[in-house]
Amino acid sequence: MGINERKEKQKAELKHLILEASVKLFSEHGYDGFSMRKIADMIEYSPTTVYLYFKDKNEILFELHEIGFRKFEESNRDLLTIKNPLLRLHKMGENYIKFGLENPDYYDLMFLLPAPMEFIDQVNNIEWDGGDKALTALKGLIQECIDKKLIKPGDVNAIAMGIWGMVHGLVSLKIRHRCDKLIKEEDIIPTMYQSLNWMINVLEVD
Amino acid sequence: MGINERKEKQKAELKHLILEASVKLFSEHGYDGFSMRKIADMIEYSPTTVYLYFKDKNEILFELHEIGFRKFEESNRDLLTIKNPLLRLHKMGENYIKFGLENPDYYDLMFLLPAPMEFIDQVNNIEWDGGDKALTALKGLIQECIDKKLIKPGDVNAIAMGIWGMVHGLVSLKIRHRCDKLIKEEDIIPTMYQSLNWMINVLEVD
DNA sequence: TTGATAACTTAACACTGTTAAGTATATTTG
DNA sequence: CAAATATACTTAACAGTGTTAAGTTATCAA
Repeated sequence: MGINERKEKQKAELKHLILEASVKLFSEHGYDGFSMRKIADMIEYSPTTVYLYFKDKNEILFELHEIGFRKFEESNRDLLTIKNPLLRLHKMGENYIKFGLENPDYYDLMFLLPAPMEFIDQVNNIEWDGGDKALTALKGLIQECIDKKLIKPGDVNAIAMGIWGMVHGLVSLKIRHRCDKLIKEEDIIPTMYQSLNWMINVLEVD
Repeated sequence: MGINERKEKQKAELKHLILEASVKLFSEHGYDGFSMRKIADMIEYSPTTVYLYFKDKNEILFELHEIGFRKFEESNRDLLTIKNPLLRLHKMGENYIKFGLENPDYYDLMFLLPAPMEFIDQVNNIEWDGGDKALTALKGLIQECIDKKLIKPGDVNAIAMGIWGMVHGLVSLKIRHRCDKLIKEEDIIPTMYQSLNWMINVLEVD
């Protein structure tokens, strides 16, 4: 059915258009400047049309959060060149912090804002793919470090959550301006990397 | 001036009433269920009256965030009984996590939501007292641990941010539902404490 | 040509934070 | 004591938000 196919294509095109506008709007104005009506304005359709392609605002934010995870994975491609798993773990931490600092709005969506998780919660049989992949990679790497006796042994899950928790904590304290009044502006980012550095050092076997 | 005094008192009373209603509203319905109009409804005044006592919504949220910090300090009183600084550090971490899990809405305000920091930003000559006290206490404790050769030496600021980052990261990943799809529900909280445990162990001198 | 379907819009609901302008009461001043 | 002023509060409105029920228009099949 050539006609139906073309129709499907057209529907997909508008959906794509909405998403493109959403990315632009979100990238330029962040979560606060993001609204259904503004998306509609950008693509020159009425606000209600957007609801024919997406269930609600959370679904769009969920899609954007997935784009964020794709960006994040790309930013981690340089890890493949590092043979030593401990060095790779260190670099992974640095990449995580760097990604958060360079893409605070996407980071917000991926790890801080309720919206994407609310969407996952409302739709059945849907997993948190982005987070799952990232944590699985981290756990694998930690296991490798333990196997090669580069770090002190321990429960992989606890270690993984501890390391993730730390870098996430640092990035979100920075993003949410909880360091501004406590650390000299120019020292904030260096201190974050120093903290990571310290952590990698203490968990190393002597 | 007896009359002026009575007036001052009355003004202060209504301000107190607004704050009381705010605490109740926020405690029962969290940030999302919190609005200026609802506060006004509760105290049976018009919404605009609230603005005669507080600059804006952020100011009220700032006050609530300070109440949160007072609760937090109270929850840390049991630390005084612990002589060994390393054990005290461990307990401090546990208290932090426990506080976050038991008071997710106040935690939100204290460390996750932009509102209180936006208020601080707009008002000049105001510091982030709650955060400052907490971090100072943490740094002092770490210094004590280093002095007594209980943990490996290193930059106190980096270590403090690292530890704070970790517990904050864990709590906020939990609060913002980033663990739900990655860890079995009943394992989430135990894993958090295990992570802390692991961290304290690795930083100990052998 | 009629009837159905799909795509889209209008108008509205129920909210939000915030402000300009108005009112009524109490206090101070001439 | 009467007029002016200051205080405390309210009404009404602005400009926005997400979302939905109902209506319109155009396209396609019978």
